[in-house]
Amino acid sequence: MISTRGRYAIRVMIDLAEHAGSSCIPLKDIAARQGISKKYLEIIVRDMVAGGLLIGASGKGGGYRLCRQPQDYTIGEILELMEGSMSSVACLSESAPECPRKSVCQTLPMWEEYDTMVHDFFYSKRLTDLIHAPASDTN
Amino acid sequence: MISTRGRYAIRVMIDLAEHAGSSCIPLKDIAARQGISKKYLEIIVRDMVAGGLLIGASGKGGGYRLCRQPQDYTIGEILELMEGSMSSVACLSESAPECPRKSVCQTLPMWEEYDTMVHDFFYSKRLTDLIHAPASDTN
DNA sequence: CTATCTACCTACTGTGTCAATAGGTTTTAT
DNA sequence: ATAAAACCTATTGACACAGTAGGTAGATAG
Repeated sequence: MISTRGRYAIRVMIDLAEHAGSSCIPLKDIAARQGISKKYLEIIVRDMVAGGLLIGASGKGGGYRLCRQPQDYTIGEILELMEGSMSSVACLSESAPECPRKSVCQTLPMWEEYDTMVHDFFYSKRLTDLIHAPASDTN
Repeated sequence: MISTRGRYAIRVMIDLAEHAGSSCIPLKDIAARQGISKKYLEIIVRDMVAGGLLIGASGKGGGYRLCRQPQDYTIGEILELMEGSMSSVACLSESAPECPRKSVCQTLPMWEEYDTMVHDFFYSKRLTDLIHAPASDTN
């Protein structure tokens, strides 16, 4: 199950992409638009800055902005950053010790196949794929 | 992430399919072969009986056996029974209250697409697909 | 230069799930 | 009767999730 961390992160990215004016957008605005607790978003957004998805600017007039073009973000990298490993099973997680049953396990191939499918799905989806209305800037 | 409940359940099913003799197989044997705590397996197997995957027989000479042919089980139904809902996000879980943002949510279509993909993957996989060596019964 | 607005940081909490463990009761074949 | 098996209830420790609370530091507008 994908937690609020990953889901909220994606919504923050969409919000930033849609309201990408010249300057930064304060978290307060994003929280209000998305209906998410600003305090909780702080934690999430901090990790997004640390992970290189966003840039934060302190001080009056500060806020957050994307550091790349929206089409240059994949959903996979956002989720992987926020959810940690995206492995379906513990045995395939990088941090896991080598499973002693690896060579005889009859289920491992399925989990590997599954992981590949999930990885390909999310890494082939781009942030721009989720944005339907490109704001009302053109009106 | 798929928990031990689901993974162990699948391994129990495989074990039963491979050692499908005329009679029941005691949990003790399965636990020993699979290297899993028998006590923990008891909990898992009980749910599998309640869910209609297995039949249990008490008393001496008792144990567990499949109640269908191995090819008539899908991995999807095993996982869905053991893991509860297989929804990727809370908003798509049957037990969740209707999300007020449903009609405007820009991420929901992706989660639905993802759920469909995962569902199709596991429901198209059968128990027999995981069994390589059909035991050494033929030798 | 000061007030204000912002990000940034540490800590805490309640709830729930996961992965077992422990010990007992009932059922059944021999 | 006895042994072996399923079946049942309860408990535990560790951890993650989803927040909440309060404070510090930095930048800008006036």
